[in-house]
Amino acid sequence: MEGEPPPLPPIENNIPCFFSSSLPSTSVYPQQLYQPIQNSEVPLDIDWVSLLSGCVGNGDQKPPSPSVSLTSRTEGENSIKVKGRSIRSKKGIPPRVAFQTRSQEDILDDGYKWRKYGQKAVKNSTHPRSYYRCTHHTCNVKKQIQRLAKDNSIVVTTYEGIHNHPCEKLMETLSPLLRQLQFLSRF
DNA sequence: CGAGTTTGACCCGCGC
DNA sequence: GCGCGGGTCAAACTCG
Repeated sequence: MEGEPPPLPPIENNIPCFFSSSLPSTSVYPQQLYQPIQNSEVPLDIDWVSLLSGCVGNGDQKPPSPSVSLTSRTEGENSIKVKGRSIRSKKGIPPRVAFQTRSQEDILDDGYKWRKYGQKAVKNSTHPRSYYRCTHHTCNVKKQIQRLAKDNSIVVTTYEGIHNHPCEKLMETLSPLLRQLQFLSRF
């Protein structure tokens, strides 16, 4: 397996950061995240749709709250199914995005519905790692949630894969707004 | 009763 | 080849 995980950059509230030089070629990352951010605000024009769903027009995606740092990485591996089990493959590297979030809550509401399918104790960490799968029947996106051993207040959420469906919760929230916009655009 | 969670067992890749 | 660690499965359990 992996050896020592790559060192995570220091986290400051509301300052997105980025690590790893080996990005998966299939991933979409907001350009802003590559650039040093001077002020203490999360850029408002982060393309959360591309980042989390990879689908244009799937609805927007709000950043996990209350404060979030955004990191990305790839482990150069993918999971494929053989005899009902997942095994590693070097081909077809899926997008893998890791968020570091300073939060007391382990579960960040990203608008999608997740089902927990496993939990494992992780070496050198007092906190277990939780494994979640998107509950949408056609969607194969997974995420892992783990607290940093060095800083219990930081939750690392790793998304693997691309949602192939809209974010229901967000569409629910946005639809009244869209209706209002359509109404106003008539004048 | 269905959906979601818990948890021990199992499988696989990797390093030694 | 063996042991370790990570990831997943699936039965049992909980909750609304």
